[in-house]
Amino acid sequence: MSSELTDPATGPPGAAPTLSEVAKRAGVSSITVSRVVRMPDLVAPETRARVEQAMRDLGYIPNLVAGALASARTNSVGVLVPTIANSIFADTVQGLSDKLEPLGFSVILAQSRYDAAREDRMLAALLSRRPEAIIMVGSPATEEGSRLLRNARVPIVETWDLPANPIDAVAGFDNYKAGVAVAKHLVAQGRAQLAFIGGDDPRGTRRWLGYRDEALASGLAEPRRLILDRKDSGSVAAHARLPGVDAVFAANDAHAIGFMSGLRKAGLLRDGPASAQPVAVIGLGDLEMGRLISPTLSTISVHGDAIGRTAATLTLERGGERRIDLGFELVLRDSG
Amino acid sequence: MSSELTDPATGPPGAAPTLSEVAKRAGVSSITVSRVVRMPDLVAPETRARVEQAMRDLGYIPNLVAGALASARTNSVGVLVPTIANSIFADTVQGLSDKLEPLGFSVILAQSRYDAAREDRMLAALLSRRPEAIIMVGSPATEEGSRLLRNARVPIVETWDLPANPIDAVAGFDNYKAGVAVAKHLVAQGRAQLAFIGGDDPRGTRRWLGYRDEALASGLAEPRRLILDRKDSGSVAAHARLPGVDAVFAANDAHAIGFMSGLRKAGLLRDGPASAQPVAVIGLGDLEMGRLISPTLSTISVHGDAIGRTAATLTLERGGERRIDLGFELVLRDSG
DNA sequence: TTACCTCATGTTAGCGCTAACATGGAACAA
DNA sequence: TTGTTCCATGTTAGCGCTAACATGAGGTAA
Repeated sequence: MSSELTDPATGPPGAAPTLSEVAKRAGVSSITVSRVVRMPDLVAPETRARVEQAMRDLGYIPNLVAGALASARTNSVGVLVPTIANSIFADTVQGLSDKLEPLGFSVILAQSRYDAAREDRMLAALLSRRPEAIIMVGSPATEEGSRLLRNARVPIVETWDLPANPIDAVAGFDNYKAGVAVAKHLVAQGRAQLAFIGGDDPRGTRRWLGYRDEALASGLAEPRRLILDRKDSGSVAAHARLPGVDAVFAANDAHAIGFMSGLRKAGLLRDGPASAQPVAVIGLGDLEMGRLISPTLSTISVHGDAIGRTAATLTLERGGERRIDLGFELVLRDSG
Repeated sequence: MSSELTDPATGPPGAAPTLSEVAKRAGVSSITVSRVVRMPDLVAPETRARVEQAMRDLGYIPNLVAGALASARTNSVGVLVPTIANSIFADTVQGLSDKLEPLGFSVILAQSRYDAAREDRMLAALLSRRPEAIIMVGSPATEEGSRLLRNARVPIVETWDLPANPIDAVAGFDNYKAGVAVAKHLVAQGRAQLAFIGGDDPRGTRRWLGYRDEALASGLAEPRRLILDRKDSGSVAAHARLPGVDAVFAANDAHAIGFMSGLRKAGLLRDGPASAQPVAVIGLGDLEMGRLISPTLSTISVHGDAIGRTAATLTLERGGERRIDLGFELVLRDSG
């Protein structure tokens, strides 16, 4: 019965079987096979069984490339992140794909590596696959990128930020306010010499601006800002490079933990509570690691997973609120 | 000149422009436009300029779905990982996409979430998009999954392991040997009561087996094995649950660091060297975090990034060695 | 000159599938 | 009976592009 030339058990002899080969074998027309795959309820049980048997015999796998062209629906979404080897965005990708995969959508993943030209290339590459939506971290870095997306005729969701004039939809939080919240907390704690360490990407810069503005508004001197290279861990930002500083806001938890390891070497880290720390350290991201180290890391908690899920929802539902602030939370532990 | 109905600056009026619309505007045939996009050298400079102008005017973006159907080349690879929110696999995805994206390949990402049924569904979903290769972490969990891949007529690369009979190609390391290496080291250090913490996925289990076999071969009692749920961090594996144990191999660094935080609370962690630790802890993965905490984490270093890049190479080159052992390295620091 | 090549461009057919519109029979109401 | 409706299935055309094979103009060699 299934011991023909194309018996899957013996391996495939020629090209992949097509819909019409299945149809021929089942003695029906192609469209009936197509219906068995996509709307089985429309096909009589006996016919359906015959078709399903034929599909099994031939090892038929529908060709979604052809299906997409014919139906103008690719059932895919393009996802653009700066980098995936960074648990903070990986959570978002996981969240959105957990939401989209069960609905039959595939995720086409691209990385910009914080490079504007590569971002534009990746956006064009994604769009040429005609995804039904684009979800990206941040906003396009160039005018060209914005133009591409604005003309793309599909939902565009920007994440991890809250731009004033989004292209279409947003799921994120206010990075500026996060900086303000950290500065407020440090000031209330009596810290006076603030510093900021992190990258100079748009979101990191917004955190810095909120942090600086709030420090200045509180009558403190302008905080120092140490811009770290993407490849550096926070550990290169030794306290030695920030003389006199008694509080540090790191743009992400990895930098914060790296900086703490520097403090430890310098004898400036206590196992006691925040009030006992010569130098307060606040991170951003709330990695699990921050809860495991000693002293535990105080941080701005952001739900990367929720950002991903919300972004997925925004691609699926065209109505309703298109600008969703998922907020953040200042989680105080022992580091500051 | 570009102020027509379809001027991109004013937003798109109708459907996305097609090749033949560009052709009409440039006064050439579609195939010439196709050549300008794919083999510009074959087109005379003046014609090319005219076509490029028409493409710009219309905001043309090639439709790779149609192109893929016509040419039977999708320029995409399917990537299946258990989960992406795990820096260890994220490195691999980053590595392979860094290699593939510049060549015009897109990455279609799917997650199995360590679920065999979901894995099979994801494999079928990936294959229905006709990728030119599949790269996956581990091997298919079911016979059905193997069958799908074996019939897929494209390169299949299994990673993070070294199966004896791979479907096609492998880029990974020997998880059993990693377990052996850790046990050997702990025995040499004079440890006698060994334990293992981690998941019971295939690769974790292979690490366990090597670890156990080596411990037994050295005359030690069978190590204890604590199977952790995927959602738990290593911190739930308190030392209290492993009475008398003086050495622990954690299946990954996150578990190791979590376990260390438990040890700290129990007063069983020293800031001194390995020899001073009441309980030795060895991780696997070599997260940067392990270098930053105190005591620094001893670990089996695995190059997830290199695995990804090698896997990418294996999908591109059909000849040559198809089973590449990237090895691992026991990196000794202060935890054990 | 004729034959032959090269180059730039075009024509034709079809990739594998689905939308939209038939078709023909059974079931049922009036 | 004669519609009318529903159901299962089929026919036709075409999605946007590319492979493969023309075509014709110009050059070049003998």
